[in-house]
Amino acid sequence: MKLQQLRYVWEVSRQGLNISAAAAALHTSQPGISKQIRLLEEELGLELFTRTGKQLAAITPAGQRIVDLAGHIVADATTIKQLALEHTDPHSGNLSIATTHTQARYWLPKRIAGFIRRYPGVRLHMNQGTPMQIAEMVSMGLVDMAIATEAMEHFDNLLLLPLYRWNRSIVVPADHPLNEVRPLTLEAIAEYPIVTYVFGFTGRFQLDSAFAALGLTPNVVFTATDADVIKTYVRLGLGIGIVAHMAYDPKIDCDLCALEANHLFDSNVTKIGMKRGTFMRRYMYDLLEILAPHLTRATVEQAIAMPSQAEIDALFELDLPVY
Amino acid sequence: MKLQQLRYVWEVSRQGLNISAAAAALHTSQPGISKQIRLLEEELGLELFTRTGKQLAAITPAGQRIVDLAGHIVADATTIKQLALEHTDPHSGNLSIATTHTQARYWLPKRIAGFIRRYPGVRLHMNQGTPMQIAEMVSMGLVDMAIATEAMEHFDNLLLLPLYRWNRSIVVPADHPLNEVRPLTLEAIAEYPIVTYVFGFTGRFQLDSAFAALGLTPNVVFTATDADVIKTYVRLGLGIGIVAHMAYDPKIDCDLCALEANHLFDSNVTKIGMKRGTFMRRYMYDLLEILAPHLTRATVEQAIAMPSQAEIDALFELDLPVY
DNA sequence: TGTCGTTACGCACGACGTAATAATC
DNA sequence: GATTATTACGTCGTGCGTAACGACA
Repeated sequence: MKLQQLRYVWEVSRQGLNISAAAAALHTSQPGISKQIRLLEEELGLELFTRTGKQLAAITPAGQRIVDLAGHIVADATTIKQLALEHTDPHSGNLSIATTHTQARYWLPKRIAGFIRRYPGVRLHMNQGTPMQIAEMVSMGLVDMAIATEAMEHFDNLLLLPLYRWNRSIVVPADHPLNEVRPLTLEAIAEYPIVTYVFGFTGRFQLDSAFAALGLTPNVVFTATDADVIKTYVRLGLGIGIVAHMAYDPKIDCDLCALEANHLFDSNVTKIGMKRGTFMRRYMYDLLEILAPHLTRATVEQAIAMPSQAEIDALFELDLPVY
Repeated sequence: MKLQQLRYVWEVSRQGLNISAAAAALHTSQPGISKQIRLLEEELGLELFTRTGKQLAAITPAGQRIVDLAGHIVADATTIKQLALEHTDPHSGNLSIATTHTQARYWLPKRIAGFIRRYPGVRLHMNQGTPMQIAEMVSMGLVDMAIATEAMEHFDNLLLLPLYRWNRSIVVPADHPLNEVRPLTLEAIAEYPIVTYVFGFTGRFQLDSAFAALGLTPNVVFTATDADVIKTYVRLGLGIGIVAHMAYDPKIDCDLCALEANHLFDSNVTKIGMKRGTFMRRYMYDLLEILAPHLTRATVEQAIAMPSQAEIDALFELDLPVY
């Protein structure tokens, strides 16, 4: 039994039983993987995969358990490599972050800039996607970290650290009648056509809930996955926009007015998710602290030791910045 | 990084930083291990061991973490092998059991005989030692199972399953005056010189506690690690014996009388201990059920899922046979 | 016909054992 | 002097890539 054989088996399983794809992912040849898997099967005396003709069809029950163990071994082996890298050169390495448009466009830039300044030797890779996509990516270990407000809580192998709490703003053209309504109410808002996020993005769920609680049915005429598109259509006069507060920039969006709506909608908490059990480089701890001052190395390690997500949320509850 | 290199590092660490010993244990050559460890250190870019001249002196901090991870990997790899063996031939394999004299001599024989009859293909290896020794052995993975009444609860990586509850008997020559005392009291016992187990063996602690609770100081004139020696000295008239009840055999010990002492001393529970997280072969489950009918595969798997020892004890509390 | 897995073959690397050397107790 | 780690060296095994072949949709 060789470490590579286990890597091969693991990767083939990960690639949906496709040896060619596994070979490409591992930068080696198809026949090599094919051969090594057969050798492993021969050594163990059982078939890991059932084959229909020459195609891999399924994983055998015993094979599944072995593949899972191989996954553990591969994970531990990469942890060893990471640990060694950390020791030899704490200031260089790789870091991949998956995040949503809202984060990448409004909240992250200046913080990422700070990180790059501090760690010029770390090769940073940012990856944009839907909340569900990025949650899957970090859960499967394709990226190191994921930053989002939604979807990540559905993956129980993730460690979720709350970053900040945020509210919504109503965005309207400067001459819009809603500018005069004080105080702003949901009833007043429901009078107008609405442009906002699609479901599953940037707290859309809380938005619908708030209207539903009052028995109102908002007239949502256009939905988008990001605030830039929403603001564009607000400018066209299609309707009023409801966006995350931080998506309104007083300088760039000077032709629009942002009306605070903290009292109308529940606030949301954006979190950063990492796969539990993976080794954390020093620059990762430092990035966390750059992103949110309450995420010091000490508190993060405290959170890692906690078994339940509720405990972690409680730990940071009072320290969360609000935007 | 090779699986063997990790095995080497792990074994060298286990052998107290002695490469020669590790080479012997792994049936390979000294230079091979030496070279491979250097190669691994080179690949990782750090020293796993600090060397004074040519001697291995200590494990570096980073090295310790890597050695621990190597241990995990080696354990997972052996689990894979076990799993494959189980699949190809559930009826053959190895099984090593460490136990104390009391168990090996009185309680185990007929049960072990039953196991051998059921699984003639399993190479069984029995290992006798003090409770502390066998607890260490199973904790370090040198044996698969340990059976004892003492010491195992101090190792928190062990899964302990209660086997049975037992009481003590007072063993005296047939013509001894204690035979006439009804009911038997600790005060009456304390009148005579006592021969019993040394501390740390076969419930000696409970024995001392019972006397101490009444403010009595028993006159222990001889202590041994097993009942055979104790009975021998009782026959010589050195004193009265206090032994585990099952150590009295009416046929063989017909020249002695056993007086029940259930009401005088707390009972003890003998347990079987296995290292948590290791793969269990089918014949291991079957052995458990042969040893104690309440340890069915279902209840054992239930116990494995339990995080705390107290829960496990409670699970079997009512089903324990008493000897 | 295109995609995918297996077989065949050859090269080159590297793991391991033996023997010799050096260092430590 | 006994034990122990490292260096040197030769050999065998084997991992892997290229090329050709066979199956499946």
